[in-house]
Amino acid sequence: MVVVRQIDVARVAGVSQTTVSMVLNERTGGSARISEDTRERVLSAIKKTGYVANPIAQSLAGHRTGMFGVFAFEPMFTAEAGGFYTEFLGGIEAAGEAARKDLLLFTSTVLDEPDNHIYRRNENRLRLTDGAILLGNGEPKMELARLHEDGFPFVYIGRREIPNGEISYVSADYAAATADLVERLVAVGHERLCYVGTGADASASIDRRRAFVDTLRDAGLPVDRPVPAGHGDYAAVRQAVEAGATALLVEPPVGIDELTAVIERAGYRVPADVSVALLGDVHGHSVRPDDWSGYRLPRWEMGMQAVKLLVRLMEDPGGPARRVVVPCLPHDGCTVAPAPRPGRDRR
Amino acid sequence: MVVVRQIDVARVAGVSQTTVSMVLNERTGGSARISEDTRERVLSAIKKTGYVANPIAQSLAGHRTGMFGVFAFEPMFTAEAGGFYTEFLGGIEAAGEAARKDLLLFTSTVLDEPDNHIYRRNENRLRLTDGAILLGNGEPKMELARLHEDGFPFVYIGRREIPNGEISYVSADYAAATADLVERLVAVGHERLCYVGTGADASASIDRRRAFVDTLRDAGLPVDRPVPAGHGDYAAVRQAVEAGATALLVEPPVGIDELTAVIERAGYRVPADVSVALLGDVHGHSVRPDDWSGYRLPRWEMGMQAVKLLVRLMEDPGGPARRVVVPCLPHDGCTVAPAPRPGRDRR
DNA sequence: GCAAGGTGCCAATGCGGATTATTAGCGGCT
DNA sequence: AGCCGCTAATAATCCGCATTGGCACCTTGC
Repeated sequence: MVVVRQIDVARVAGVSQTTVSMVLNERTGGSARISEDTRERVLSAIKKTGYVANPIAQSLAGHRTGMFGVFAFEPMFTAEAGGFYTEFLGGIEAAGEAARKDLLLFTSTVLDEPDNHIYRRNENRLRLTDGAILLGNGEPKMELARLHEDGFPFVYIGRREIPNGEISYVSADYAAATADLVERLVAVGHERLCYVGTGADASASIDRRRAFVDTLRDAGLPVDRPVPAGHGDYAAVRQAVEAGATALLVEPPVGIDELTAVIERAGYRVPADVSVALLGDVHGHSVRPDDWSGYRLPRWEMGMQAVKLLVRLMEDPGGPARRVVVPCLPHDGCTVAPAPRPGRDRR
Repeated sequence: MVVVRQIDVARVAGVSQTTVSMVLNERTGGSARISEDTRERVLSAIKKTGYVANPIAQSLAGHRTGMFGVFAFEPMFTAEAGGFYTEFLGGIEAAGEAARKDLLLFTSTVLDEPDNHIYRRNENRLRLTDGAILLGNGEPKMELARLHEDGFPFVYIGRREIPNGEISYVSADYAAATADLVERLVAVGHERLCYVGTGADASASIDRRRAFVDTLRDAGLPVDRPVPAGHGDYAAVRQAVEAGATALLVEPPVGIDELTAVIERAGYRVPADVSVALLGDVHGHSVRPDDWSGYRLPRWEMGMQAVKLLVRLMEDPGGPARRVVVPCLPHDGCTVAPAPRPGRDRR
């Protein structure tokens, strides 16, 4: 691996290393004056020697690397993830390109230190970059808190909170999307809607449930309690349907396909008897991609916005946390239909 | 952004920066001796100050970055690419993780310098990494040649040749897969096979055509000339079918869906009258993913092997170019069937 | 009592480039 | 002649860390 340094160029051109650096950086202010004659000698020496800069040395001296980190707390390209992350990456890639930044993708699985993804063995792997986009589930809160304390600029894709501080994130507007979905179902005649969830207390779940309850209440309709489901157990869902629910709003990661199968096995048709809508994307499950109705995450847009946010964050270091909320995308598949006429036998 | 350096740790522990570095690196050989007492003082100072290493400085001093570059000569995460690259990345990610390397993903589109992807403005962007995996179409031969001259370790995913030298690559065994496919078609009764291609002189195309011709000849069957197709023009294909061809072997990037549509519009049924097989993957086209028969690229495996190759390359700098050939994956969809019985009206 | 051989630590140096402070040279002006 | 002002280029530093060579301070052994 042949390396040509500035000092080598300088020797060829008969000048000092400083002069070479100055020609390359075209500094105009200060006392950086290079005569046209010298500049040309240096440039020709660069061409002759085939000099290329060492980005590592530049970074050390210049305090910037020109890279964004992308850190997922789970592997991104596995078959299970099934392209879930690539849309985020598409937005990140596009915005990163506009910002002229390369993407440093960190591998996430940790072989020997299960709770240290970013910090391990006295290293902060992200420090190699000017700032980072974080995504994925299972993030250790401690690491986020430490990153924030260190003053490292980062943006999470997805809403995240930490104990002592505020972090920047891009989130999807689950509340608005859920409210909208409920309204659309009500508009086509549904009166008994049922919320099927995992009972998780993640902020996204809370938003969705609240929007569900509020919207139903505003419409003057009865609000049933959320029904738990998952892990192959859909008994409660079946009961709800038998009790008269005509529309199910299903929260990921509950699989809509399994749920549909259970309902149909119980003798109901989807969507003729029961409409099923999905509140967001699932990944890691085998879901027929476009068949279901509901709404999906604007993943590309979220990636895009995250980078834009990061750029703004870096322009104003020490500034406050910033948040961007992106609308979800309504999606019409074939699992939602108008409510069955009342009185008609649903079996 | 608060930074703690080794010198700060040293001051707290009452030792020199050298000692801190030595404690961290646990060098045993030479004159690197640290007493247990001192080591503990340093370690506690590290903990107290919250020191984390600066990877850039480590790289500059240590000559390694611990990163692999991944350079695609076209955007990887666009809707058009449609997940084509993610399988490669999956293999790369998995193997990179095993090698404890992070992935530096370079953005490829060049705004102002169309022919300089890797080298631009006196920089070699890849130099930030210890080695790189290259993939994608449209690579400028000059850059590959220069990279090779510079002695930078890299592996191409896909067979590539340069004028003055040999580069390392991982390629798919198109020849064997094509021969196998022809044999399978012959085994189910096909006697008039037709090769549909773009007429490109890429090495992969040459391999496929040769395997097609050789295998047919070995089977004692007539070898028709390859039929050109593409850009919406399938007249020649239609003629071939009307002249009696019962099986079409289609070379990407010709779209199998369009082709099938044209044949069916001409009154033939696929696969009852005409079998259609695809010789590899298409991307950037709207092809129903799993319906077609033929063979596909072992993309995950190729990514995996590329990283392994790169690791070996780096262990033996100055060694010869290395190549790995990976078998393709036969794929059974619904576009291939036994040959129609002769004499039967195919219309 | 003193050379030989360990031990434990540190000053100095280098990695390659950016930035600063400084010097050298030159002409004009008093 | 002496001073000023300006330009062109260089020497000296620094970025944070790893590594080399060497210096004190012990032990041993005779």
